[in-house]
Amino acid sequence: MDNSTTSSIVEALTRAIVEHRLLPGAKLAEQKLASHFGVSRTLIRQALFQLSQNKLIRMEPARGAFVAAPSVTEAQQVFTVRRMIEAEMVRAFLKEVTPAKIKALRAHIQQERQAVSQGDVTGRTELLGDFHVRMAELMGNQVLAEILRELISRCALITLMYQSRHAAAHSSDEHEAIVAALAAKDESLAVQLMHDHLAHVEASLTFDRKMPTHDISLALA
Amino acid sequence: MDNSTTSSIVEALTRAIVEHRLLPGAKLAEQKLASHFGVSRTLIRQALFQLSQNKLIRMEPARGAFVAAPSVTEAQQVFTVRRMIEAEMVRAFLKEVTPAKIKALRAHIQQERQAVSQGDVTGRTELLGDFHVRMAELMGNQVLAEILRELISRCALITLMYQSRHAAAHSSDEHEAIVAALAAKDESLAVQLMHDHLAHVEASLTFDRKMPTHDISLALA
DNA sequence: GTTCACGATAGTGTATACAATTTTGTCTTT
DNA sequence: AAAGACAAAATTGTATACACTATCGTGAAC
Repeated sequence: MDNSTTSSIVEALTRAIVEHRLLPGAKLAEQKLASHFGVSRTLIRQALFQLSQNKLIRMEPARGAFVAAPSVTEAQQVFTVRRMIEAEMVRAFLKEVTPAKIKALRAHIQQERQAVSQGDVTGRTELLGDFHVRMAELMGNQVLAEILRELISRCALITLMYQSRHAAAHSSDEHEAIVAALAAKDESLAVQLMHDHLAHVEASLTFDRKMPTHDISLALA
Repeated sequence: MDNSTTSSIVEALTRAIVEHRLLPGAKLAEQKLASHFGVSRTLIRQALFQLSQNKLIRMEPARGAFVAAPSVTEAQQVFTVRRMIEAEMVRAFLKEVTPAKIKALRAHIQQERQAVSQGDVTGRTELLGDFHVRMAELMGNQVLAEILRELISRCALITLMYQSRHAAAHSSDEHEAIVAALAAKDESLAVQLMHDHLAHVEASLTFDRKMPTHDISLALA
C-alpha cells in the first residue's frame, strides 16, 4: 500500500497549519484541496484522517475538517505530560551520556541561535522543538522520539502564535544551560532546568490574548 | 465526516489482533475484509490506515497490510517510555490524591482479580493495562491517558502471548501494593513499586520463546 | 418585520470502476 | 529436472460516480 503521495499532502498541510497560513478553525474542503494538489478526494481524505489523528485538525461528521484550535486545558495537559516525560528523559540521558552526544546537542543549539537571530520564525519554532526530539533520538529510543514529536507538533500552533521573539531566545539559552548541566553530569540540576524550561515555555504562552480564528463558534465564545 | 462505521471496523480488528485470532504477520486482504464486514474496500482501507498508525498493523506499498510483529527492541523501548511516564505519573498522582481516587483504583483491582481467577485471558490483559490508564484518567489528564492507552495496546500482542497466568496474578498484586503506597502517601515507595512493576512485566516476557506467526520471513529468521 | 418551511446548492460518505503493480502458474529452453 | 520468461489472475492504488446530509437562500404565513 503506497502512501508517498498521501504523506506529501500531509506534510504540506502540516506545514501550512504550523506556519499559520491556515488559521485555527479554517475549513479544509476536500474538493478544493483535491484541485489544489491535483489529486482526487480519495487521497485528500486519507491525509485528513491522518492529520486528525495527529490532532492538527478536527473532523465533524458530515460537516468537514477544520484546523484544530487546541484548548487552553489541552495545551496545559500536553505541557504536563512533556514535563513528566522529559524530566525522566534527562535522567536516562545522563546514564549513558557521551561527549559525542553533548557535541550533537550543542551543534543543534547553534542552529537554533541562527534561526532566532535571523528572525526565521518557522525554522526557529521547528528547531526549538527538535531539540527535545533530538535528545530522545540520541538515546536511541525511537518510540520516545515519536511520542515527543507528536506532543510538540500538537502545540506548535499555540507556541507559534504566542511565543515572542524574546521568549524564543530565552528557550535557546535554557537549552544551553541544560546541555551544560548534562556535560557536568549534574543530574538534579539538569532535571530541574528541564522542568523549569518547560514551565517557562508554558508560562510564556499568553492564553488570554485574542487569537485570530476562522472558527465562528470559537470567535464568539 | 462520519467515521462510526470505520471505527467499529477498527475496533473489531483490534480485538481480533489483541485476542490473537489474527496472528502476527497474517495478511489482511482488503476484499476479504470488505466482504466479511459487508462494506466496500473504501472503509476497510480507512480502518487499515488507522490501525497502521496505532502500530497494530504494518503496511507495505502495493503488497498489503499485515498484522504487526513488534520487535524485541521496540517492545523494550515501549517499556522504557512507560517507566519514564508512569514514575512521574505516580508522583503527580500523589500531589492530588483523594480517598475517592484510591477507592476507584481498589475497585479496579477487584475486577482484575476476578478476571484472573476466572481465567478470562482477554479481559485480564485488558484490565491489567487499564489500571494504568485509569490512574491517568483519575488525574484528569486526558492527553496522558491517551498516550498510555496507545503504548499499552501497542504491546498487548506480546503481553498476551508471553504473559503467563502466574505473571498476571503477580501484576495484580503489584497494583495493589502500589495503591497501598499511594494511600499511605509514600512517594518514593510508590515510585519504586511502579518502576519495579513495569520492570517485572517486561522481564516476564520471554522474548526468546518461539512465537507462531504467519510471516514467512519472520518464521525463518 | 419576523419566523418557519421548503427547495436549491454544496459538501461529505460510501461504493464502484479503472489503472498499475505484484503474485502465481505455465510453458519454453537448456 | 531446473531456471527463466511470459501471460493470467489477484491485489493494491487512485479516480470517479452516486447517495445522503447539511447549509443557504427564497418565499410564504403570521
